[in-house]
Amino acid sequence: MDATEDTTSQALRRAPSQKRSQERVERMLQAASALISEGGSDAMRMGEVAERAGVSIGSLYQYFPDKGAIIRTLAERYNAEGRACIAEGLADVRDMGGLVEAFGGLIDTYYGIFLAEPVMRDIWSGTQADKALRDIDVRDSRANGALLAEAWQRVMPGADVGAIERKAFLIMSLGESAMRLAISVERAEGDALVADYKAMALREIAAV
Amino acid sequence: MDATEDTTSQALRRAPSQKRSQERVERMLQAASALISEGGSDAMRMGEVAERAGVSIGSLYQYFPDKGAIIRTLAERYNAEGRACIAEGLADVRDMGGLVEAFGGLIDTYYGIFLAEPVMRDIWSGTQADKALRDIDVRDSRANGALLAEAWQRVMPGADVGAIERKAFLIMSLGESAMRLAISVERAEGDALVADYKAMALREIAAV
DNA sequence: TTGCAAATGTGAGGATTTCTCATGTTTGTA
DNA sequence: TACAAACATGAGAAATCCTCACATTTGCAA
Repeated sequence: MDATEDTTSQALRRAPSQKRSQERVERMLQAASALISEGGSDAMRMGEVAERAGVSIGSLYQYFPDKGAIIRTLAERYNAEGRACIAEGLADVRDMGGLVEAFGGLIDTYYGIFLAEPVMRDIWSGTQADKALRDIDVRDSRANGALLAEAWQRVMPGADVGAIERKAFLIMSLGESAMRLAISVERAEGDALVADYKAMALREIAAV
Repeated sequence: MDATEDTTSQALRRAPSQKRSQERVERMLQAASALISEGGSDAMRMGEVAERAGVSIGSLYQYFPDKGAIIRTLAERYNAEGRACIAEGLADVRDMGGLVEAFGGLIDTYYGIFLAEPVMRDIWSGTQADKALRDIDVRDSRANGALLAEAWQRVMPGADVGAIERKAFLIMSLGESAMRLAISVERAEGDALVADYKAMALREIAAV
């Protein structure tokens, strides 16, 4: 079962096998990323992506079936990075105090990334528009939730597994929503909202 | 009946003054609503809206500056309805028990609407894509949050006003997110997620 | 009633953007 | 060196939003 390669094979129309084309695809993604950070994914034009990457529009469509596929590929990259970060942050958690500290720290880290990374911001924001992106988003929350649930169970071995998994999923998904909200209001209020969310999430974790 | 004209006048390029044109604008909105419930706002074509409403494409643009304006107008309508529902539900709250019961009931009501109303579903889903729609969404959460904060203060007079207002805002905004998440997974899981959100929100309310 | 200005209505076509495909070029390898 | 497979190209087809110059209808003052 090549379940892990599923997302990739769906996103790319053709896998670049030669070194030259691998580099070109990389340039396409970087160009797209730059354009998104400048004006958002809506303002990203396929022709401009091709031009910046130094390839023809035809080459772009050789690898990406449509515009959404580029954005989805970028989204999955960022998701993978974030997930690795979460996995690392929760790896050494041994007791409830450790979990609360580690998870609280992860929220701050994520918020920092949201504030700093215009591409991630934009992709998260556009995440609701496209059905496929929405699915990626939900799957990401689920995967991150599984990581949280694992640590959670470790520190509370007696708790109901199903309930913990579901709550972890909800907490992760609402975390993203809280960040989205935070970055769309004034900075000071956004900070306070994230702090409120953090308190709420940690209380929920401790309450099981 | 004139209170709605406020939001309308911002979205409309020209206010229909004659009875005939008022009815035509109404038909345009109904046609748009029907098309959105069939295939989502993305699949809604301006030409099709005009055709269904029995008007020309030119008439459509006579009143709505762009496609987004139609969606925004519909969004504000639904928001106004929802807000009225929340205001009514929280009006008679006298103590914490009453608040918990009333707010819990409102969550269920909202969830029912989300499940039943494809148009509302779609508009909330698309809510992140368009900057203007996103602003409407945030303002709506803020207004709903103000209603919750008012009732909240009524039952806990001693609490910090600023903190309560901010938390109410967060709870309302995360409520919408929880609903969005719930309707994009299997029904049984969605129900459980909404129940979890409800418990989380009510615990937060009681914890101040 | 009549005349006229303001309001309303129209749809062909301009502008933009995504995406295709027939054709040409490069690469790995036998 | 020959050849198939992989890769690259860009003009233009297709889809869609929106405009605008012109036609029609309405309300009302004379």
